[in-house]
This record gives sequence, C-alpha cells and structure tokens, in this order.
Amino acid sequence: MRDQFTDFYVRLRKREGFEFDTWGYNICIHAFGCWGDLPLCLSLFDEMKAKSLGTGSFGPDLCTYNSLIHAICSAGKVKDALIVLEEMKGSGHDPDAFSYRILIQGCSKSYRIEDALRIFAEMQCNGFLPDVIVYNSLLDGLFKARRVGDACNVFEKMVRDGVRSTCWTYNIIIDGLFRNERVEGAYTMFHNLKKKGNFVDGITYSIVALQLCKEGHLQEALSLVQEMEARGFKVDLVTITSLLIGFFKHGWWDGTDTLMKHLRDINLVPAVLKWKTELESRMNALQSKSKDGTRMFESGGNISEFVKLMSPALAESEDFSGGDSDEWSSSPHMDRLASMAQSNSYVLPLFSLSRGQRVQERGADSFDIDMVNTFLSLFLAKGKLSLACKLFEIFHDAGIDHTSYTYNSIMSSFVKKGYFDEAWGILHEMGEHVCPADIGTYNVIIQGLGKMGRADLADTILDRLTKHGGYLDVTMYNTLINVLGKAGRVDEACELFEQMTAKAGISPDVVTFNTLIEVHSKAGRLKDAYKFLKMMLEAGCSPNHVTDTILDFLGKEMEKTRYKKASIIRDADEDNPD
DNA sequence: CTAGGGTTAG
Repeated sequence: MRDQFTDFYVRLRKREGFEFDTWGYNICIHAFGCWGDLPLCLSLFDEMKAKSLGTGSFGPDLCTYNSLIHAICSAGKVKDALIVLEEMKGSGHDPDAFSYRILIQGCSKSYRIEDALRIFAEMQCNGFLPDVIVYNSLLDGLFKARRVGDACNVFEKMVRDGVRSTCWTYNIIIDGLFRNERVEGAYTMFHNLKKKGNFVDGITYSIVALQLCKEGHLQEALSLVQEMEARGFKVDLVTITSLLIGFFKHGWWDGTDTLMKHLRDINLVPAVLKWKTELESRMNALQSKSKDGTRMFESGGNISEFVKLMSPALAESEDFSGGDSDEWSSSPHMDRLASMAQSNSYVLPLFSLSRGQRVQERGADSFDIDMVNTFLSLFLAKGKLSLACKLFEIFHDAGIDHTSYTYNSIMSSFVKKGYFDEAWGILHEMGEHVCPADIGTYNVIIQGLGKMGRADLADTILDRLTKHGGYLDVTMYNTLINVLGKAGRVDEACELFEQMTAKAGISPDVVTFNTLIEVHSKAGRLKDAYKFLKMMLEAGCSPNHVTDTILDFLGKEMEKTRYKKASIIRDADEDNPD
C-alpha cells in the first residue's frame, strides 16, 4: 500500500505543471505521517506555505495541522507536537476534537501523563466532549504511569458522563489492574464481564491467560485458552507466545504437547511446531560457533562511539532554539522543524511511539518475524544463548526483516550475562537498520552501561534523551535509578526519583521501591531505606518476594548498627563508670 | 485506543 502510494506520489510530482491544492497536500501529509516519514511531511508543509504566500491560496488549514501534529507524534516528538498546537492556536486555527484526540493519544503513549491530563481538561473547557477513544488512551496512559487511583477516577467520570465503554476499555482496565498489582480486582472484573456476556473478546482472554502464566498457573491458563476457543475467539500467535513462554519459564516441558492436544481446529500450533522442527534441523546443520565464551567489553575505548551510536540524530544537531527563524511567521517552531528536516538533523526519531508490528496470522507455511521472535524469546527465557545466536544468524542470513523487538531480546540476554562485545555488535547493526530503536532498546543499553561501570554515560544519555523530546517510562526510570544507585550515586538516584514522581507524574511501583530500599541499604543509609519502605506501604504498594529478600538484608544491617551502637555505649560506659 | 520483548533481591 505504502509503495503504491509513494509510486503514485512520485509520478504525480514528476508530471510537468502539476500542482497540489490544499486537499492534495493534506492527503499526502496524512499518509506519509502514518508511515512515519516526518521529514517529507515537514517539507510538504513548508512548500505549501511558500506557495500560499505567492498565490494566496493552497494554505494550510485545520486538517493540515492535525495531520502534521499526528505525524510529529508518531515520530515520537510529542514535545514538538505540543508546541505546534500552541502555534496553531496563535495562527487563528482553533483546535477541534481531532486535534485534542491526537495529542491525548500521543501524550498518553509517551508517558507525558501530566500533559495528557492538561489537554484533556482544556478540551472540555472548550466545549468538546471526550469520546471513548480519548478515554481509552488516557486510561491506558494512567495505568502505565502507575496512577491507578487517577485511572479509576477517570473511569468513574467516563461512566458519569454517559460515555459507553467498549471491549477495549475493559481490556485496558484489566491489563492495567494486572500491571499495577491489583490482581484480584482484575480477575473479578473479568469474571463479572463474562457473566454479563458482552465486553469480552479474544484479547481479554489473551491478557488474562498471560497473567495466569506469569503466576505459574499453567493448567488454568490452558483451560482458559480452551474456553476462549470454545467461545469462538481465535487463539492467535500472541496468546500462543504467552503460553509457550510460560511453559518454558516454569520448566513445564510437556506443556507444548498438552497445548496441542487441548486445542482443536486451529492450525497455528502445528504450524509453529512444524516451523520449530525445521528451524532446529537447520540449526543442527550449522557448525557450532561458540559464542558463549566471548570476553567482556574491554577498556573504555569505544565509549565515544557508543554514545554516538546511541543518539544518531543528536550528534550533529545543535540547539533547537535560535536559527534563522522569521519572527513574523505565525509558526516559528514549525518553520524550524521544517528547516531542520531539510538539513537532515531531524530525521531519525529517538524512538517511535509504535512498537513492532502486530501479529497477523498468515498462511500455515509463512515464517514471519514474529515467529522468529517467539522462539527467540523462548530460547532466551531459558538462557540458551548459543541457540538464540544461531537463530539470530539464520534469519539474518535469510534476510528476514528485523524489528527492534528481536534485537532487544537478544541484546538484553547479552547484557545480562556481561557479553558486551556481542551487544555492541547488535547495536551497530541496529544503527544501520531502518527500524527505529524503541524505548526497550535504550533501556537495555543503559543497563549495560551500568554494568560496565559507566553510570556517568547513562546519565548523559538520559540528559540528551529528555532534552530532545524523548520519553522515559517506568521501566526506564527503574533501570536508571538502579544504575545510579549501584554506582554509589545515591543522591542522583533520589533526584531521579523526584523527577519521576513530581515532574513526570509517574507513580513509583514495587520495582522502584525495591530498588530504592536496596540501594540505600547497601549504601548504609538505613534510615532512608526505612523511609522508602514506609513510603511504599503508605502508597498502598504491596511488597513482593523480592522485597522480602531486600528487607532481610536491611534487617541484618540494622541489627549490626544497633549492635555497634550498643557496644559504643557500653564502651563509653566502661570508660566513665559513673 | 488494548495483549507476547526491555526494570528490582540471592
């Protein structure tokens, strides 16, 4: 579709004397925006404005602005999109429901939850009623920012205002409750919805089955999937992936066969298994290249290169402000973006808002990248690194399209085991590749930098990321807090915690608290550790098994100091017998 | 606008 459109577009432009009108431009900006070609959108916008100056027509309208804002958001530059919104208002175009919806989606997806809430309020002030999609986006954003309470309030408001929930709404809520440790609530909601008959679909089942797998209730997950199938919902690759990973992680080796027996009437599992057999035989045919013994990343020699690779779009570009902007222009920021697009300094997004493409079942014989990912995840989950490497080689040789998803999982395994050279190689490959790295990639990189003892670099990268419109999610914050804390930069870790909660509006979760308690305990700051434990309980965040281990350590440390204190007092007493 | 990868302890 994209190729055909581009083809058509190119031919149109080559035709002599052909001119787009506003509609023509709008259609192109919308289309290329959807396909992630922001530079092209910006230059079209530029052209459009130049033409309208000369002729007095063909100028951008509200629709143009909305398409552009959408394009900027999908390229991950939500911060810029917010500025363009303001400029748009200034140039006499009042935002409509579409403008607000696009921005609320963008903000919610990129963890700018405060901005999302602000625009949500503004939208209503200007007399627009948010629809289900707006509510769904906002709810998802709130749950991802760990703001369960606010999410519940928003949902209540939604019901109060008479906006009808859809399946998606409930899926977002159930998934959100699971992610926020409100497991019981989510199960209850699922069962109630099922009783009512409506409001559950295949994705609901998939979400619940994944949770059951995570908790190790594999048998239950299996029967749920059976029920899912019996009710006519398609058991797709995502669901199968969840189950298979669950089986492997819990060492239930027969699970796959059981799954086969349990599911009738679908060809997906047999297809996957057939694929797996073929894969294994191809892997056996390959000579084994022992990758598991690679050395750790040595010396800091490649560090600067590392940083450059991390921020391809940042290396060359200077400050966004200043420049040769026309102060009479109604949209100086837009102009700057457009001129930057021309000078190639704004081309690569830090990471796009859309993740890897979703799975669609194709023919039984198709080996798509998602299947590769499925198995890669399985091997990596079991720590079978060399197997995963071979798999990686195979699809690399076959020229299969990579997604950052694949790179992330294999890289994360390397980083975890300390094979930084390998991770380095993967990074290089990603740099050359068209697919944008996503936030997961950055997360793994920062984790690796921390393990290399380069917390300072992690810090620098964080700085650049935030300055240039990237975003941080909970996982990223948690990783960074951990890296800084482990490097002994406890104060900076605390600052980051402050930034996360106060500025970004993201609530800490179990992992955040565990990390903070651990870091402070190890640094001997027992009082602070205790403070975070208290904060955790007051926030209604229930401890998990990791907390237990950390608290054991904290308890022992406290015991030690108490003992020390006691002995100091005793010594003092002996010195001054009164 | 939702689900499978990336974060914490030993």
